[in-house]
Amino acid sequence: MAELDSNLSGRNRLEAMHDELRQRICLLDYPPGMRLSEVALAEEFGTSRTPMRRVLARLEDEGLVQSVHGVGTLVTDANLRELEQEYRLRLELTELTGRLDPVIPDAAFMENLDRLIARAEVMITDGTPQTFTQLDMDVFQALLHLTANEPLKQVLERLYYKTKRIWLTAAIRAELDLTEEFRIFHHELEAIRLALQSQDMRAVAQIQCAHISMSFRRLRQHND
Amino acid sequence: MAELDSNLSGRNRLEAMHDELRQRICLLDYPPGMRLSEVALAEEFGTSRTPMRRVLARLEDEGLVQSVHGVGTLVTDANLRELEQEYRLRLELTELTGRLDPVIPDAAFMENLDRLIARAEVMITDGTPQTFTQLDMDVFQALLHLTANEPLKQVLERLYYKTKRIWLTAAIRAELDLTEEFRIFHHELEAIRLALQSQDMRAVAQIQCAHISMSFRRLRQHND
DNA sequence: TTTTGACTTGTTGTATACAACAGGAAGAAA
DNA sequence: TTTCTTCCTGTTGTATACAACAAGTCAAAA
Repeated sequence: MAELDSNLSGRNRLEAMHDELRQRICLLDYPPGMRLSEVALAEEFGTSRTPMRRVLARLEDEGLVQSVHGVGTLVTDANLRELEQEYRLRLELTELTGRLDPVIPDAAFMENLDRLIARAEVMITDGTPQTFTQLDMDVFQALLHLTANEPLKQVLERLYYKTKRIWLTAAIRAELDLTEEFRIFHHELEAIRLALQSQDMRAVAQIQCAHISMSFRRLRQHND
Repeated sequence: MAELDSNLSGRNRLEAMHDELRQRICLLDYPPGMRLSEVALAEEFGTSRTPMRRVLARLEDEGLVQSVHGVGTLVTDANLRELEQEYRLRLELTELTGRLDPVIPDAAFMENLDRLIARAEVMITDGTPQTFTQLDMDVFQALLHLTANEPLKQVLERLYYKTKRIWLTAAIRAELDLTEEFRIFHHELEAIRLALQSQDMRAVAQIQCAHISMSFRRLRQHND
């Protein structure tokens, strides 16, 4: 459970609650259409409805849930058209990370990346949708450090979490070959490491773009 | 006063309160550093603190205010570095409006644009910072309809309101020649009309980009 | 005069009671 | 059986009392 947050105070506590709920939604712990209860969540996190509503309100602004009076707080579902718009925007913004305030990674970053790549390699044989999503989120958070443009990072983060879970549900429904997806993901990380070693941040961004684009294309092929 | 909203129900009421407060902040009715009171605002809008806090929370997520426990809700101020990052991102996103889901304007749009241009012409002689900002906001809202990419519109809107008021305060402090700014703005609108008539949406976006870039450059020149 | 401390006031953060609302269940009437 | 009405339950939205906190004020002590 998420009772560890009790030592956090004020804003950080709400932030932790927000991140936890967002993660549950993206891991499909709370699948699209599921009805959440403010009271139940408040009790679980050891607080009252008021702060929980503050968190849910933010998730609603981010488009992950939708509160309906008298009914409940529903995890949103997305149509393919909306997803496509978000994907295309994400593509362009990802390309921007290579041009707007790029950050040359330090040694600690590269070590962390190596650990992530190792996890990806293991995943090819022992991966599940959940562990894959968890790794994908960790990789995303790591690569986000490659730009110093704060507003860009915020927007990219919003878009990422908004699109990722929908991709996953659609990928499962369309019966995509997940092992193949894991292999491609691992290959992408290797390519990114190579580009990082030559400190070509533009190339790093373009590799990500290519994979985002191809990933969405594969998804759409299987959904038609 | 904003008591007209009483016929609106539910979400639309909160939306109206949000837009009203955002406008006051951008018109410098509430200048950076000003302390707002939840109770006073709630009374003015004829509601209680709870819905007002919902609105202020969203404004805080958008970076326009910041609530501090025991002190108050402060209208945020911005440093030039933060402003520059936001400006550069806005520039790229504006360029995107010409490529991502561009919308060919209809007759009603062009008539509206003509009215806006007429207002801009009047402004050259009788403009004030307030009326200029109001017109600038109206123009922005109108031009936002030229793309159909919803997430792009949302992000652009956030960035616009975050940067506009800071530009205005800095422009006033740096004693920019506002009459000259009005003239340039009018010229920009004429150029946009021309591009729209040939339905070259890419050009429309690039004209906006050029003026955003030059506007920020003029500002920085005077601040050094 | 300066400093320290308690106090007062005003603010945001939290908890909770109540209002408003939606939807299903149960029963009666057709 | 079908349909309509009524009630019940659970939910989100609102109002409000109280807790937590910050900062200024004022007086007393050094």
